[in-house]
Amino acid sequence: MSLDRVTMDERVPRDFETLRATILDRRESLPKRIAQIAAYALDNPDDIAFGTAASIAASAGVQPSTLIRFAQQLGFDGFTSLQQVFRERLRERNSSYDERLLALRAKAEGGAGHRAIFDGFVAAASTSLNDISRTLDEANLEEAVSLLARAETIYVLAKRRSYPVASYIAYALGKLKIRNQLIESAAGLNAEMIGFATPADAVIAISFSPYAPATIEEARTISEQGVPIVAITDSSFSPLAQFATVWFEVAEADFAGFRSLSATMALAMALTVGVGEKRRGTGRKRKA
Amino acid sequence: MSLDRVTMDERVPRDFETLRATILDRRESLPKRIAQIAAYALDNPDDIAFGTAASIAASAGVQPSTLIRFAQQLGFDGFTSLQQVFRERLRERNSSYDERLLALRAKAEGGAGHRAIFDGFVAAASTSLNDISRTLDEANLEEAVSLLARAETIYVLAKRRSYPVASYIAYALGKLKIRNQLIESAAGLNAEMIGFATPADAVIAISFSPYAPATIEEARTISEQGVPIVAITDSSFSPLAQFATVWFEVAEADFAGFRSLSATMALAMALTVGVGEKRRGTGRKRKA
DNA sequence: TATGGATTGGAATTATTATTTCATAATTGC
DNA sequence: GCAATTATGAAATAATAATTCCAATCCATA
Repeated sequence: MSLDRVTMDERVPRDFETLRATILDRRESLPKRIAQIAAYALDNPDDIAFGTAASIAASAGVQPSTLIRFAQQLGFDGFTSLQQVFRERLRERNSSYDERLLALRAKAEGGAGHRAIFDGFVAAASTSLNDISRTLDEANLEEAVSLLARAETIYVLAKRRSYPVASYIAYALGKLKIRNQLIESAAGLNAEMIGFATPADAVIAISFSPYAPATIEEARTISEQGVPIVAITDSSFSPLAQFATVWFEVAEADFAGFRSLSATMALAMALTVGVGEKRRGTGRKRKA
Repeated sequence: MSLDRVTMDERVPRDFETLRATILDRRESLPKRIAQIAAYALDNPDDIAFGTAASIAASAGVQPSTLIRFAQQLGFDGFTSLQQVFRERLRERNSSYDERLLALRAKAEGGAGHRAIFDGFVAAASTSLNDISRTLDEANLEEAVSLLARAETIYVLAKRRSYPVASYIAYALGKLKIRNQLIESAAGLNAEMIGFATPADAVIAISFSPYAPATIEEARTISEQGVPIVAITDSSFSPLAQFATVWFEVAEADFAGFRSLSATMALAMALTVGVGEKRRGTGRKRKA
């Protein structure tokens, strides 16, 4: 590796992107095992950031010494300094997202004018989406979709704050040609409508604290008829959770006393379209 | 720390939020130096995740042994296991906004199963929020809020896909005790309802391509009666934009053929609460 | 203000982990 | 196909870092 190498490219990558580019660039010319660890590093950056040389080497199927040679080949003086880059990446990543939200929140709280209010709602929505994306239970989702896909008619049940979500579900189900019935409170015919539901049907019920008594009552009635219920609610203490066959806990952030609906909406749409996919049997979804 | 302690509360916090709650909970009862490191930990979680016991202790101004005692007091068997929680947090809360979106999109496109669909909707919602946050015209917002705040009755006009937003606006206006009228298509009384509107009132109209003909027609009629209109729509070619006194262009991302509503919702809530604030004259908004 | 218990600081000890070394295997150039 | 070079594996070693221990200090209470 001669003097050239040492003098020429001692521009050690200091940030992850540069490092990534460097690795990709040299990929072809790397020895087998080194290439192996290089690929592993780009695929599992978090493991590099947190693991020990031994554990990483084992996961990647190489010897610890190879890992160190890899680092040295990139110009670092050892595994430890390579690792710093991977750690720095996590730090910055994190802070940039948080900072953004914090900035929005700060503007929302401190700022004057209506822009501040708007920022508050955007921040609440972002937070909610973030949370649900982290916490959503995949098995739950699969189960709910299966359950709903089997139903002859899907009843959609929600009042007050949750009603907009219900109406969007009904709209989407309609577009997908899936038979559904929105239980609105307006006409006062709810009891009759609910009476038609059988165990061959299914319900999507949505309610958040303070739970609309009508929703709870209707959910109870309908569950006593043996109709399976998919519930979207906000805690395991929710009365809805009791009647539900499958239920989702969705924590929506709020601003100015109004909670976001964005997480609930995303979940609702996933359920709806999921059912559509499942029914169609086939299923490749298109992208935006 | 006696047997009781060991046997009784060996529910060691496994995730960061629980840990945080536990610390906050016990804050009062912690000895001085332990409290010091506790505060430091919550303020600089990244340092805990990446630092060594010695470096963290130095930054926090305590001895390494104190750090270990802190961990033990929380039920961990040493600093290392405490640190795991802080590292796990970084892993889960991964990715900057952009990376995160990319990851979601990738999963949504490549991935199978319903989780992928869900991710697609979350990505669409996030993108939309991001976009509107960048592009929203503040002057427009102020003008719209003023216009609506002056209105005797606010009419809310939207069909189909936009209807959920309208219903949430109506709900929120109701909670804020602002007189409003939702123009639904159900009862077929729209023409009559619209007939009552005067120039002293105002309209929020929402419509996206393909524009529901009914919405357009009603907007036209109502604008001919001299009623000012705030429109939320998706392009300057929108027929709604023609009748509008103030209009917002909102570009919602879509997934699987269904557009997100999150940006529209955020704007709608900002308008609604903005009007509430303005009416109340005073105006400090509360935070979540 | 003396006494017991809890808390703290600092160094000694133990453990873990990175790095080096060296023998062996694979590869390359001639 | 052979020598020189480069790459690899495995274990020894050096380094670093966590943990423990004990003496000193603080604090509440009688």
